[in-house]
Amino acid sequence: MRWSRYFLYTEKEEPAEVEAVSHKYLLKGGFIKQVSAGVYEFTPAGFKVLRKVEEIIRKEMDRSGAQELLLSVLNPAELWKETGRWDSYGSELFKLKDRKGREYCLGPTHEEEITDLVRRVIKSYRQLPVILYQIQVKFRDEKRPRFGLIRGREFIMKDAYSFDADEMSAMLSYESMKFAYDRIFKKLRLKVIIAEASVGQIGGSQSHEFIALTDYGEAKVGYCESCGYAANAEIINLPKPQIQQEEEKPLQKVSTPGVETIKELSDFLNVPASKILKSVLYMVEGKKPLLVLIRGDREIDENKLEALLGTENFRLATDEEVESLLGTKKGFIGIFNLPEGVEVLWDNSLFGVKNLVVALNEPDWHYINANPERDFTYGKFADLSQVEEGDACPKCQSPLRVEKGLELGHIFLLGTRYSEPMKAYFTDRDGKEKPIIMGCYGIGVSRIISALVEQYHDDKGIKWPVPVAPFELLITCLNVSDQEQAQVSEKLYLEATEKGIDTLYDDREESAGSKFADADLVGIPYRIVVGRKVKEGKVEIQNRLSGERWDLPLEESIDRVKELINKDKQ
RNA sequence: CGGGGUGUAGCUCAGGUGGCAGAGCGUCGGCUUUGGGAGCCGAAGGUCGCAGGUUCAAGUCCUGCCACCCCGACCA
Repeated sequence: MRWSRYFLYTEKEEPAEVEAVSHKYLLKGGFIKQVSAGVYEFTPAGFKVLRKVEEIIRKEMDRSGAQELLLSVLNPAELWKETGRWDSYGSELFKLKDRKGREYCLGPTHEEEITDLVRRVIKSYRQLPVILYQIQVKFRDEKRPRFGLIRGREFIMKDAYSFDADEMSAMLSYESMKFAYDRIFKKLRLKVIIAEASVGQIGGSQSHEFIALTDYGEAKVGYCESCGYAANAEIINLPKPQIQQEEEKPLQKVSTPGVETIKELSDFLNVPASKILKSVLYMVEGKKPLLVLIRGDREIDENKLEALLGTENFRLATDEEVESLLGTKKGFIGIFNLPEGVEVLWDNSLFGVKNLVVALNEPDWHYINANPERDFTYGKFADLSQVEEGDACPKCQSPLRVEKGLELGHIFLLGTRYSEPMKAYFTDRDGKEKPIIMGCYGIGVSRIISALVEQYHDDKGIKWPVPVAPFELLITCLNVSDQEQAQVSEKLYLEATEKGIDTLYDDREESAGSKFADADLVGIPYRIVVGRKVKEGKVEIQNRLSGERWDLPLEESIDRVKELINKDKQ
């Protein structure tokens, strides 16, 4: 492809209002164009990357025995009402009506559609197991789309569904998908952690997430470098610590005027935050107000709280509610003088802490050196703390690493969550009707492109790995008005194309500096620079990923590049 | 959904106290240049987010709306 005719236009200025590196370079490099919040178009170069990613996924899915199909995007409401998700999926569903008033949604995921298709076809255990998948656009009216392709309202997803006759067979399907996913991410050259995940409201017995470690991640993953354990931080259990061995000092009431935050209190009293009792009041829908107590240096994990309460309908109490319920201000909530009708939960982190600083529900005063048994009694304990770097691994007790990442894949063993309400039954060997056991397996295809840029870039631009690069080779002719350079470039371009190298030929009438800048930004892995040295019969080869450059006789250059590309593809 | 911010040329932005719509980059024409976003000359390019209001006069002041970005809670 000649760049002078190619529909790829880079930006010289940094895109405004853009935070994530991947978002910035994809826009600046001309790979995507924004249409509205969370909606993007792919230019030819962006689309080539998308295609290459899809092909890698497709190959591995096919290899695992899954069969590709294509479901509809416009989905009738009736199916979604069968599973109850027409309402429970909430305002994230894009809903619409046809001219006759019949209701539809734009598919955000396809459990309903696939289950409907399968129940109309599968009647016997002889037809099972089967795994079906598609690569297709999905629509979710996200509350907060952001970071370009990382979270869009319209995005490309690979979704697969397994159908089995029994639990054991379903487990095998699940494992085969997990294995395929592992291969897919390796082929994509992405560093990914396979983490145990919450099954959440979807239910089922098993779930894993495939998380790429990136600066702009939205998932928090804890992993252990010594035993290999990894899990989404929200499901990592933190047990009660040992009782602290420390001399109990006398309880004392001290004046702390206007000291409201843990940080201020810690500075004011010269006491570490870990010796302060933090109290947070929640209002839970349909239940008593809930006071959560946690060590001052830790944060509450509201996902854990949600799991414990069994509802997501809770929120922090407002200043007015704290005032009317406890008669105090935020910052002075404590365990003393608590009124009736307030539920109390102790986080495990507080167990056995001696000489605590505790507020007493009276503005501007705290107790210091409060001790369990002597000054107060414990209530019900639970694990509600966010996992932090250095917490003990639940498997081997080594210190955990905690990092942010991007959830690129998520697999679930669903069980009969959809087959049961939708009556997707088959007749088993014993002649009885049973619901099909299902699993579902998603990969955020367009999100993968962002993850790749997050993991492969420098301060000049993108460094695409060969298997997903928009082109494998860029031939840069530094001065197209120089006859010799132009002729050599043309010749090399033809040779490269003949030898099957996916080549972009920069034949634009631009200055050398501007061509180099574009080349670094667009990030094609190999570059042949045709410049002054053609007079000596030489061209320069550059490797974008490693930064290496070296001169070669021009007759050898294409074969050499071909070798390097083939090596990178393995 | 709560909190914060921004909307002016294709892009990045400037336009105190109301008074002729601006710059740099990009684009087009011409000349010169060609190993790290070149130089000179000339030109085109605007619903100042939208609607209403105040005023002799609104990019600027007031009201309402819309869009987009960022921080938090949820999802691939």
